[in-house]
Amino acid sequence: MERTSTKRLPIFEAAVAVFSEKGFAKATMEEIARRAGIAKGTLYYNYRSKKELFLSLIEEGIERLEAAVKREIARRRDTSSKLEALIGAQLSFFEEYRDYCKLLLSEVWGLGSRWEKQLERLRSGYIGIIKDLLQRGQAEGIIRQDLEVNTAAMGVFGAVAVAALNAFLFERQYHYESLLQTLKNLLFLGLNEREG
Amino acid sequence: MERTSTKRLPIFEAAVAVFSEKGFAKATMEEIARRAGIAKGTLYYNYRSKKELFLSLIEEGIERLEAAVKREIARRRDTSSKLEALIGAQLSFFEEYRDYCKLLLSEVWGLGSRWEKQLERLRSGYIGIIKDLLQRGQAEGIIRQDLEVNTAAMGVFGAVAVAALNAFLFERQYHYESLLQTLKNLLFLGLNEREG
Amino acid sequence: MERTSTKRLPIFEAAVAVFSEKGFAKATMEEIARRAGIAKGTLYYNYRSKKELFLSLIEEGIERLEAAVKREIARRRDTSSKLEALIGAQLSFFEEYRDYCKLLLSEVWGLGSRWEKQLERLRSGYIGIIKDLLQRGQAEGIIRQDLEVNTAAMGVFGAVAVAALNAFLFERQYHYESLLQTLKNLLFLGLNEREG
Amino acid sequence: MERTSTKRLPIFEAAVAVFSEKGFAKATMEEIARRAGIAKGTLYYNYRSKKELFLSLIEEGIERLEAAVKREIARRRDTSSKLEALIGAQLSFFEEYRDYCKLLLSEVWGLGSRWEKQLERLRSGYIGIIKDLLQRGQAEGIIRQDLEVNTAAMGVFGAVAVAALNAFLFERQYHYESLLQTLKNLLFLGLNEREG
DNA sequence: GATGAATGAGTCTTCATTCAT
DNA sequence: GATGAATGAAGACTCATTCAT
Repeated sequence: MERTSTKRLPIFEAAVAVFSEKGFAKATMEEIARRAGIAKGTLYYNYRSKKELFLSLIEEGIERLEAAVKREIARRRDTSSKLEALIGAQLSFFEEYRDYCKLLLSEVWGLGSRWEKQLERLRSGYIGIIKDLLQRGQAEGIIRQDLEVNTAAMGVFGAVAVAALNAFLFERQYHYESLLQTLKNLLFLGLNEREG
Repeated sequence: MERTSTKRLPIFEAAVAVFSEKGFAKATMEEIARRAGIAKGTLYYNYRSKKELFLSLIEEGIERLEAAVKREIARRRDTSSKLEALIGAQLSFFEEYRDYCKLLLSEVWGLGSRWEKQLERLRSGYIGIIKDLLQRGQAEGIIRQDLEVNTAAMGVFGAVAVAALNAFLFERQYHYESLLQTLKNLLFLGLNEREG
Repeated sequence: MERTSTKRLPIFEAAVAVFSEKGFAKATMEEIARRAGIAKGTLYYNYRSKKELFLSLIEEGIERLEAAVKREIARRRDTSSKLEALIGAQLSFFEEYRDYCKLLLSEVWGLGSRWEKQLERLRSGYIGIIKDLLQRGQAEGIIRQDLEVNTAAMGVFGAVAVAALNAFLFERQYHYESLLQTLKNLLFLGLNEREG
Repeated sequence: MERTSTKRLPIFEAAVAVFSEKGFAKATMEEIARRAGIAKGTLYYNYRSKKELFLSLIEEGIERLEAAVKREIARRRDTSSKLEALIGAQLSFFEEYRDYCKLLLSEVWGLGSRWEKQLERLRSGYIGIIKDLLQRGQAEGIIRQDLEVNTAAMGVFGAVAVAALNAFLFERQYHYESLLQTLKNLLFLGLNEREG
């Protein structure tokens, strides 16, 4: 039940910025309001509480990630290309929304029990897409049969997420193409050099 | 300069439990003291502040992880076995200290700028070990040359960490062997079924 | 200067309901507006402030009580019947407007200094009627001379009010006739069994 | 489970003063602390919340009233004297603790549903004492049989309470003896002049 | 060494009131 | 006349930290 739409966008952006800089607990409604250029009361006019504001951010972000990835996948025919596109889409999403993604990993991923609903949303949403592709790939014989898909899906997500955040947040400079290529090589071909 | 008190072990355990359940900001010194069976003042007698207590936990944890992994690595001769052992050691460490590892990912990893020193410690410490092994492997020709080692090291760490936490924290039951095998297969051999 | 709006009646009823459920301080203009089926701004179009709305309620209520009692009194000839009628009228008013009367006792009576004007209104209004009747009765020799009229008038009001509210608000079921009879017996004849 | 006793007395007195001046909702913890000469945090160290502080006040007050009245009653032999003593004791309690009694009537009596437990405490406690005496009196034939005891007990309480508060809080000067005598005459003998 | 009562700065949240439409 | 989005002052409550015993 969205209220005014005029105010919600600036609030959204300010909130993502503050939450990702300070973390959920250290972020203050005061600062979010100030950065959004509105009064504190207006924040509460639009969102019932700090928690609701936070959760709506997470929800919205997960939806955007899903949408972005689905769009890219839909463009490819074969499962292999789809998986490749998925990795590319996740990486590019993490690059564009690095602040939001930091939030995603630190608050939602790290904690868990307190945000069960949102976690489940992520798992059945984005992780579910990876899992489906892996299963289809196994059926088609192009993905190794000896992979348990849940674990493998989490592994793929984790590898991209951690490598991406490390590069985008903590490296002064990074080479996007090299990052993407290394992740694809690692995940599709593995660490091992193929012998002869 | 550690104080010599015999109180530090129970404090350590209580602190890990509370911090990982509540997160840094929501954890209270009151509760840590209560769970450790001591008075709040005693906490401050042993640690200057909440932050110092927290950081000493993280420090200690990273050291344990490094030590555990190094021990396993030292037992193997060839680089390949060492890498395999490293993944096993990380997984087993995450299983044993799941609470601590949740902390590690949510507070230290997710945030960053605020704990730079600790992050750097993790990166140059544990991630550094992975990186060194990968480099040695490339020199020996058993690791793919087309992998940028920093990215690959982060990818390996992230894949294991995320898959492990998901299994240990959120799955009612998990099959440790299958988890380990899938991660090894994924990381060493890649997703692709080898043709021919 | 009452505004002419047709909105004032629904507002009145909603306001009495909300104020008596929550008390003055916990009642919100928001809820009063919602229950009256109007917008918050409209409330302020009709009443300058929360306090004014509240006071106009109290004023109105005291006037209704006075009017009801005066009407009943006017019907009787002798002072004794008038006093009897007064008690009956107060009891029946408290039964019909129990919410309003709860308000009256809790906010106006209990506090005092803050609403001096309204209190004075009540005292010189309704209590004044009782006092006048008692004085007339004393002059006529049908009311005990050893009663100080101010105190007695307050005592009569208090006995009826407290017994009435207790019955109407907190007893699941009550017997109106028995209530009335007991109050009349208590107040006119006293507790003591007459000897001889 | 009382905490420190050193701090609780000044808090008690400051709280009664502030609550009775402002009412529950308008009273602030800040002001109570200031008047008690302690920091706000200390208030919360001794009482979990504003509500708990308030309720403990009410509880304590009801107990004191009960104790005072029981003490006086115990000194008399016959039921009639006991009832007389009860009225005297209530009046003198209301004179001494006028602030507290204002609180009692405005917050607890007036509201009700929100403080059910405390109300019940009062009803079964103090009102119960009156009721018991009336019943015993009826059995002994010295109290009118045509009085329903619940109603009569409430009436007695209400008459004394309302007359007392009016005198002690709002009259510049009052004559205690006259007040007491009028109430006793009113309640024991009734309004009616005895004919013949 | 150990304790826990006391502190007060810092936050979330509520709500009467205003005003542009 | 009517609306409801926006405001900001005010207040309950938390908790890291201190210090006298």
